[in-house]
Amino acid sequence: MSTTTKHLLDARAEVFKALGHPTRLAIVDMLAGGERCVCEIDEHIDADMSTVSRHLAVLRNVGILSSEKRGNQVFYRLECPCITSFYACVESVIRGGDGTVQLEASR
Amino acid sequence: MSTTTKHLLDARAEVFKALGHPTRLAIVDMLAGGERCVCEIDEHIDADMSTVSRHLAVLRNVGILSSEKRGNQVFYRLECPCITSFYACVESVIRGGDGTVQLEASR
DNA sequence: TGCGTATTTGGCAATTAATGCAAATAGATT
DNA sequence: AATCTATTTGCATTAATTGCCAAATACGCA
Repeated sequence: MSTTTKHLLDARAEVFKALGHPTRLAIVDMLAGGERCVCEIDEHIDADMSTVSRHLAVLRNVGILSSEKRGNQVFYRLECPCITSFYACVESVIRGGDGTVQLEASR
Repeated sequence: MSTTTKHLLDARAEVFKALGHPTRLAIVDMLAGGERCVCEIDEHIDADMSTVSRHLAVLRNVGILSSEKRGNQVFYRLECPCITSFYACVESVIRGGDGTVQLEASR
């Protein structure tokens, strides 16, 4: 595998990994409706504000969110609303089966 | 937040988390071209076969892959090709900036 | 049955992630 | 300047992930 390919896979994986936490997905959902300051986000999330702040940093570090300080508040904004359009695909994946298929003969 | 919402977020997060590893993304890419047995996948991936097997299990457990045993080989198949259509969005996220915006006054 | 190939699982060590508390920082207000 | 509010960071703890090796399992074939 080429170095370029490896870097691309690494970069993509970072984005998916950042999305791989329910709290961070809740944040993304919230911001899909427009920017919010940390305190507003914190109100809706059952975790210490420091924890919320770290989740926000994870999302910002990979580029999913951007932040802007205005006064003494920091507003976070969703940079790629396209993420929410992926939920339909994700949900098509969520189902009961264990993904194994049995051969006729062994049923 | 309702219990239903929480479960949905958890389920979605599981899918994203499963995609959050470069080796697993490489596997997904490979399988986008059609099903493969573990030994074929292993040939293209620089890791112990036991490691590859575990990555495959992660992807199968969340429903992204399915597997079928035929003879003494196990074939894995991508259950949701829609995943690869998400890359354009993911790549729009991959960029140099740190996601912060400075106010005019403080520049 | 016994052997060879393919795949998974157990055990373990090393690394990374998540979380809360307390302290630090930055800007607003008095 | 002193203080208040909003947010981030340091630290410690616990939990989860990753990866390899070795052993176990499952199947095909002689």
